[in-house]
Amino acid sequence: MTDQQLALKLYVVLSRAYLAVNRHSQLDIARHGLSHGEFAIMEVLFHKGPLLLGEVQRKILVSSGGVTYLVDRLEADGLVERRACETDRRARYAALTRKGEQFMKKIFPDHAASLERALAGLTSTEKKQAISLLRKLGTAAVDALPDRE
Amino acid sequence: MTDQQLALKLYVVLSRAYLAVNRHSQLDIARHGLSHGEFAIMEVLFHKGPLLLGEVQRKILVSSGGVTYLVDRLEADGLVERRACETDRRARYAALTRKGEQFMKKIFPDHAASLERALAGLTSTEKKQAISLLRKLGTAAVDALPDRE
DNA sequence: GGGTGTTATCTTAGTACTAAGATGCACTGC
DNA sequence: GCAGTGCATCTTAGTACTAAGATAACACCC
Repeated sequence: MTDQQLALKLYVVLSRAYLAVNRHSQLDIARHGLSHGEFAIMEVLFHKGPLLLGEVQRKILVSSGGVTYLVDRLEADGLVERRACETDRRARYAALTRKGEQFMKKIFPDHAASLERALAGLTSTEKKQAISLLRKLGTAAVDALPDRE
Repeated sequence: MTDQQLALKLYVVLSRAYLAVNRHSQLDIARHGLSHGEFAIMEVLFHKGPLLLGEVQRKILVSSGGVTYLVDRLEADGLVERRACETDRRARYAALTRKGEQFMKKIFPDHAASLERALAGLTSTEKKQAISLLRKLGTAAVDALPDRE
């Protein structure tokens, strides 16, 4: 089998695995009234603390307009707030509000459990192998991407 | 590290890898005027031959309304046609037209090369490992999914 | 310190879907 | 052969984005 055939096959199984797992995640998140993109922002802020909007964009791989849209919605829900950046007046931080923080503390354990079930097809050892392979793959693919806007 | 922590990490790297690779694919497909979903249908018909719409739905993990929408668009472009099913008058086949067949023959090699580049972060050996892990993961995740509509 | 290019975010218009339900057809047991 | 149940596809209305460009602020060279 040529490397190209392997690449095609890999893309197919990668897509299927992601779409299926993502759907589990989506169904779980929808119970709390958030879209997948909204939750991705909540999650990254929950784990990394306040982040510049551009940093958020790079983390969740969404368009710049998408970040604005998603943060607007989360701000309207009172879960996230924008804060000024001291050193660069163009830039803004996104940060969880108290409400957002407590919301995540409440729902995140359930969400993690739901993901664990979705990924239960692999043993812990296999998960470790998959993580290391996918990390390598993802990093290379992100680097090869043309810049956004 | 607990299995749950591994699951969360795996989900993150899976998402990033898929989103990045998928974006390569999307940029390539857009050059030919198709959306990602449209191309997914073309591809599955190109490789498997005529398929019932329901089979297409299961292959590409899209909603039933989505299949109708996508096949409508491809039919309008003259790339795909619907055919009656002899044994079940509710069911319809989707099949590539001559034009669709030739279109795929023309663009598929380029697309495959573009994917090979997007996935070049992994060696052939690593690709094989990743395929087998992701296949196992995907199958389990699809099976655990609630039925669509 | 003014011009030139770059970066960060936001706005606007459009697209690719999804969800829910409608419709029409097929099978089953009676 | 008819009622009831379940599929296979399509329709309608709505949503979550993306693409392209606008705006404002910064940075660097002269």
